[in-house]
Amino acid sequence: MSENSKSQRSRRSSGAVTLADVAKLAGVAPITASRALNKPEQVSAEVLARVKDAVERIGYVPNTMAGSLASAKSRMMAAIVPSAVSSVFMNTIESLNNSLFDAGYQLMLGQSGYSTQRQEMLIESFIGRRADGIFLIGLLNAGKGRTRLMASGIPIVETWDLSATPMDMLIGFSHTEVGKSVAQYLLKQKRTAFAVISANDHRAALRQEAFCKELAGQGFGSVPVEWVGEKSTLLSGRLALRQILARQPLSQFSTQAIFCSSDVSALGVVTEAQALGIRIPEQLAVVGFGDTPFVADMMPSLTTVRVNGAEIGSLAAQYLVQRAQGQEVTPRIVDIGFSIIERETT
Amino acid sequence: MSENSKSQRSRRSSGAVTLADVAKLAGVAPITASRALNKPEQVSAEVLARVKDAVERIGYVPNTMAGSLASAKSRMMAAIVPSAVSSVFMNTIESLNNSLFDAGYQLMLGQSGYSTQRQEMLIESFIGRRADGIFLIGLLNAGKGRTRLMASGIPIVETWDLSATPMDMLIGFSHTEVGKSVAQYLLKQKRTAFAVISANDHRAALRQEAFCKELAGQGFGSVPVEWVGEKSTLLSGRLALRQILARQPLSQFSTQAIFCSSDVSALGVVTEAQALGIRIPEQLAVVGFGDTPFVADMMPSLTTVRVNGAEIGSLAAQYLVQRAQGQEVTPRIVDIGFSIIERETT
DNA sequence: ATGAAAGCGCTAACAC
DNA sequence: GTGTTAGCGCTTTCAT
Repeated sequence: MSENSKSQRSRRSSGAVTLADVAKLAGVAPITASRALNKPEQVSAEVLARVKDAVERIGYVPNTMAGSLASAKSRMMAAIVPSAVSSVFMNTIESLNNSLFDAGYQLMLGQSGYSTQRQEMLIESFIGRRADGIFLIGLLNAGKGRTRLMASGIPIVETWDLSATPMDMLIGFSHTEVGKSVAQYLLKQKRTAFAVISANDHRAALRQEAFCKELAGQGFGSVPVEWVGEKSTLLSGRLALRQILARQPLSQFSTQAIFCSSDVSALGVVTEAQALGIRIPEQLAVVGFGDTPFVADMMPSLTTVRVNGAEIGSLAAQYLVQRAQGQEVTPRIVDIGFSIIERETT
Repeated sequence: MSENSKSQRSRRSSGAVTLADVAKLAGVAPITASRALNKPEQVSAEVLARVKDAVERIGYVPNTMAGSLASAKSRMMAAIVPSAVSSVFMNTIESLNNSLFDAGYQLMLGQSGYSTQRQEMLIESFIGRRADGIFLIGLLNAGKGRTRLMASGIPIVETWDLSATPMDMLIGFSHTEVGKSVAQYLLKQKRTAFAVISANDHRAALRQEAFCKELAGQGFGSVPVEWVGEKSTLLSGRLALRQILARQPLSQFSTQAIFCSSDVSALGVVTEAQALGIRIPEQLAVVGFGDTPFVADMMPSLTTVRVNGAEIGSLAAQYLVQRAQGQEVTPRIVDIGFSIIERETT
């Protein structure tokens, strides 16, 4: 009873319960057990019941990696974000992940930390892990990573930006249009002196450029721009406002307007303005970016640019899953737009 | 030249470049190529160079899944978070992920959405994918998921809470101590009327209970508690303050103090108080939880409870990696503590 | 509807 | 230091 033989010592074996064990217990061939679990409609009701029973009895958990290797489908998707804490994107990641989960996919999350080298390592890793699809925040610049990815044949979706020549699929919006629209909006408000506080990232720079260009076209040249490094914070917004005021004394500020590259730096501007006794929006108009949930309920509530990040995520998931299953998607480039939410700071 | 034979049609083959191709090109056996890539010190310099050259020339990317299957090591870790957008935890996830990346591991991220069913599905999926370690926000209640996990033998680290009987490893702190300490802190300030605004989650409830219990012990019974649902927002903080004021008119508020379960609801309280002309901290003291980066720079700056979430993440990564590599870790239970950051709202 | 055989691409184990 | 052999646990292909 005790020496439950197996004279021929097998070389390895993780010791875990395998599909073969289930099959033996159910009295069927391994492949039949496999079908019972994955394509139950191809199997008789009786066999199905026996297999399910066996699974329960011995606590079988399929080894997905073995299945993936055999079927060349990992049922895993990968996402590369600049950083996990910048919450503008986390809405997108949350809805991406939820949609993928519902479709039976797992998400691997990679943080590039705004480093090209890390990004390339992540890409290499994701190709090696045979991700069924790759999601990117932003566009991927020409370079080794881009070449590798395109050669891999893995479905890719770039997001949160627009381009006429994406690698594969694209779901985003035009930061240039954002900058332009905000400029037009502030001009319509009869503001006549402007400034920009911008984080030092590509998409923020696009908004800033378009903003300044539009203003220049309307006769307002040389708009001061304060750069606040890679991540904007409330404090950097406060300091930036001081810098701007140092260059342009308060007396000139009667119709000043500031476009910030993020809600949090906009909050900094509002905070500093309150500390300095500058009235908002009478003396100073402030526009943020992101529509972070709480800015609607602050005092004063913040005028900002809203982007439907959750929709980017769920649509990206849908696109990736479709493509992973061999279907085409149309259109390959989706502009989901944005809107300016007018509140008390303007 | 053209019909590059292979008369025996192989049944499958993903068409991708494999290690065998590299080996052939380098003129060595596959296992030697494998060693050159994974254990370069076991291989002669010359072979190493030839293999690396071959890899470059044909653009080989190792199929990690095949390697994982053969070695029974996936080099993937899994994390389950309640939600991706609740940024208290994202610091932890960010540092967890960065540390894992540096150690050569990929992170799979799962969102339970506060649902037990989803959590169990995620656990099942992670076991099936043979994660080398599992990271959890919070403790896992007794149930199917817990049983499964413990039976799997996978290293597990529970975080952001404390327990004498974790499944495996634990890195957290005592929410009970937090509640108690905040109560003591406010008592030391000579506050004499208290309230709590709390999200409806397990850990927040622990803080609230301990807070109230400590106050009761000092002669302040029946502290009003406002519950604001699963996720607290700035707006819910504002509304909660109104509810509290409706029950306890302003006249009694001269030494009122409110403990909020999150920084964002604390901000709501501050905002609403300002709208109502209540002076902070003279008439009302407010304490938050989380030390969200920007609350230090607001006006007034927020007194709050700081937890070193990044340290939880990096220590968890270190523990999981060590255990995945067969080493033991000590201690298995780490209390990383917390601190009350005193600022202008108290 | 079920099964036998043959791998998926890699590495552990054991030579030499 | 390098090679041979035999799997890891599953699914595809082809046959019945």
